[in-house]
Amino acid sequence: MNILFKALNDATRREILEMLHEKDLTAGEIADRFSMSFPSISHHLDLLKQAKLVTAEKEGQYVYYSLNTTVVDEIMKWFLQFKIKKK
Amino acid sequence: MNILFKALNDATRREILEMLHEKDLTAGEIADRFSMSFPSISHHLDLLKQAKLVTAEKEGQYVYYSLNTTVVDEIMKWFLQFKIKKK
DNA sequence: AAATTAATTAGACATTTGTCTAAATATTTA
DNA sequence: TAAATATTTAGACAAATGTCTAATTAATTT
Repeated sequence: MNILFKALNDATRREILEMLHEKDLTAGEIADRFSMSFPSISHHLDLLKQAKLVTAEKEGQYVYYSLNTTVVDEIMKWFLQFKIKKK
Repeated sequence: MNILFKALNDATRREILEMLHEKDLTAGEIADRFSMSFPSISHHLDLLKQAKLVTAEKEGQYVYYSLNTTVVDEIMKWFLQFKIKKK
């Protein structure tokens, strides 16, 4: 849970998730959409990968990133606990 | 959104939310359940308050903290976007 | 095989964060 | 009103975080 919330605690990383919801993208395509260095984006992608919010697949010299909604389910379950009525 | 994810990015603060889901508690009652100084807990409560995840109400010399589930709804809505199918 | 392109790794550095102790504020009790 | 109790504020400090440039690795093209 810790690494998940950590990964989500950054506007750039949340934007990346929203972009990947539209379609899969290479590291370069993602980086092009930000005014930030490639290595910085690479680092953000690494954190998202650690949290399993995204998966990476190498195709030739490119690396394609995809959203992993399984983890989104898990985190929503955590939030749902608070909607359960207590006496 | 920023301050919300920031507030959630700490195990102590998430535990406080879970405690407040059980019942409302004073700052002191919350602090007693952690092996951490009062001022540190007070600081965590402040962050949760800034994110509107909790509300505080003074009663005499005590301050009662309560969970605010309205914000939980909001954040769940953010996560739900990822469950909407894209072509 | 050398040059180009895509991406990551390494290391530096300023900023933010979580914790602490000490001090301050506010309320209640003796 | 002085002492006790509950909580917050202030300030210090180490650790974590986000960013950068330079260097490295891997794959493709000329």
